[in-house]
Amino acid sequence: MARTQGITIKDVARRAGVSITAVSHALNGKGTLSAATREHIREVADEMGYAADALARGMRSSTMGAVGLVLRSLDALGDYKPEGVDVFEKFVGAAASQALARGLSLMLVPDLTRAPVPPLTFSMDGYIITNPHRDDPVVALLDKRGIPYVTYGRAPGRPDFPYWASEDDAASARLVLDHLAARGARSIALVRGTDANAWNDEHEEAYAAWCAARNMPARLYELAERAGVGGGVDLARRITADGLPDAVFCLTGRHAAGVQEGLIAQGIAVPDQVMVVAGSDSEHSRGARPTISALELDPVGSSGALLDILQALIAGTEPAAPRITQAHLRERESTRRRPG
Amino acid sequence: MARTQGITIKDVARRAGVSITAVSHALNGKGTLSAATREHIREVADEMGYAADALARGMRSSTMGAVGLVLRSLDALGDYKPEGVDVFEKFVGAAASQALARGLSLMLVPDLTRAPVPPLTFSMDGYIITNPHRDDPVVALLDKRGIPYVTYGRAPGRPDFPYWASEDDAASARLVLDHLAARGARSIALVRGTDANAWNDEHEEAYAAWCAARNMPARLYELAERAGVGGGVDLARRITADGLPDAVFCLTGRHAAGVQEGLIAQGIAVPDQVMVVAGSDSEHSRGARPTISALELDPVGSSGALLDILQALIAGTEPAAPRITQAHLRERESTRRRPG
DNA sequence: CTAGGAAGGTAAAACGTTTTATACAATGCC
DNA sequence: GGCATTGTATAAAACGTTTTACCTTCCTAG
Repeated sequence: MARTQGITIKDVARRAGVSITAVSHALNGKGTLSAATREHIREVADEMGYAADALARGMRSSTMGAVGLVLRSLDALGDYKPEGVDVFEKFVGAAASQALARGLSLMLVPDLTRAPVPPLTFSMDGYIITNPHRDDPVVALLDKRGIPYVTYGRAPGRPDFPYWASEDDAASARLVLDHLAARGARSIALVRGTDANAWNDEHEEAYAAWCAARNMPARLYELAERAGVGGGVDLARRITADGLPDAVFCLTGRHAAGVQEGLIAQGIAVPDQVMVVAGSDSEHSRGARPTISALELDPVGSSGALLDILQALIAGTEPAAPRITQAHLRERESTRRRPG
Repeated sequence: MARTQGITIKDVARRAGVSITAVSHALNGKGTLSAATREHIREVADEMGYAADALARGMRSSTMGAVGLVLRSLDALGDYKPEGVDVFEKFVGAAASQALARGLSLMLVPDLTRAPVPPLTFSMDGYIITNPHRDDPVVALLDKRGIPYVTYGRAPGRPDFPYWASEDDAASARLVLDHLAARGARSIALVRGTDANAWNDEHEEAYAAWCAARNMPARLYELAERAGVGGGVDLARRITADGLPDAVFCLTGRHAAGVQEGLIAQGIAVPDQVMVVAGSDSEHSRGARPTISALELDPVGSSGALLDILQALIAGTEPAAPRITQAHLRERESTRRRPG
């Protein structure tokens, strides 16, 4: 298809009776044109409905006005299936609207390092990478190409890299733990995922510190992200075998739903005997019975912050980074203990 | 930022000791080069990790390898907030993975006609528009620009436009109605949205025909999409005031959740007195108690079909279109009648 | 009256490709 | 031996911008 039946800068120049340089300068506020000429050109351009071609503009080593989004955690899940991982679904929506508000396009790019790379991949102005792994090849690739990027969640193993934004994971963990402690929990188990990302690591660290400060034994379990609800059900058996804790804090919603289901199947009452909390809200925590208390992240705030940083990076100015947002605890039935 | 510290065709040409034309021809299988030269150039290019710049390639009136996705129904909701509208969340994910499988990038473009249009907007090879309205300005704009597009759901008021794919809405409606009739429903109310899109219109039409064929009175209600759960709760009062039907079929999940909530608040038993079905599955239908039976669409199949059609259109060949996929009914508690 | 700016404008190069037209051998034919 | 044909390769134009460097005028200060 002829991409180019559109109005070009040449058409505008001819119609306005000036050079194409004049048109470019008038429209971009550069050069030294008289106010009158400038105004005249603007009028003609408007009238003709002229809009500079992004490709041609991009070629001239300017920017594209588009950023890519890589959902790293989903890549880890194998198939690119966002279903049920609703943090990311929400994040995509939030990022798209935040990008639009800044006049940017958002391109979804599943895995930069996998075989058939979509053509525009390396022409993006920059990238947002959610939850990068330790030694993430996508990050390495962008570094090598010199393409600016920001990460949602700290890049593990790179304490020097400041261009990230995230909810305050340590604060989130304390929020949950304090909530449980206030409801009488003396022994709290943590179920983390196996991905080596900041999300898992920072929650674990904060949990360990919190337990240590209270002289409470730390009970840590690891469960692969892809094990899903079923993995949680199985894990519940191991947890009870180790001795019933007062509460279980699962970092992912599917694990929480599974663990709770497993506990209940063993005849254990939630929340009366054991309380359950999910570290990220999802349909699993909302749909379970009893409904599961969960941390609600701030995708709008976080994606907005990421785009701010990325825009500064692209513009070559030094951004204020990192930026921290706050998660909120949504209390549901799984931690609503009967009085007495 | 210099977009272009990458390897250019010139570098490859110099290294291989040939002209840039030769490189271009070798890599694109054009021209009349000897097999040996061709092979040699390919090797050098591979070794250097050369990949043609999509922008420069796009300029030469070739294609971009990228398509845009406009979620029309979300635009209609006012804010661009996909939360809770999980058909679209799933559709975005499915479309992204299907696009990748075809070597295409997917760009999210909120509303083409609203003020600050992202730069790349008009450089896309084509567009997918979900649920276009009657006289949709986005469609008009693409027509005017001569940009190919396909629609998820028929474009209302344009029976001649074949480039769409969708679940078979009429069949879906019959699936639900037959299901309800088999469980003893003699009177079924339909709650549709107010958007003038094919989704609403075709379900209504199939409903009317189905009722007429069975000599059953049609009871039609309209409720604005944006009224959400609350609107459903209110509507429940009107429905009962008109005389209790045996079942209510709501085209959106939020309406279904609201209507059910409103019925139960009036002391009406679901499913024993009234059954409830949602036309599209969402967290609202899954999370409600009782859980609500719902149609589960086929985002993977539909987005794949749409991309097939769009690719043909872009390539200039005549696609097989329209293409119809099938929804499935997921039975839940809201239609599980106690025996007897 | 002239040197030196400033003010207002433009021609042309550059960006990295693809494509069209052309050049140069070597071969085959009469 | 001249002439068309074939096989291989390249130069240059084109795509639509932005940017750099330059060119006129016109004014002002000395």
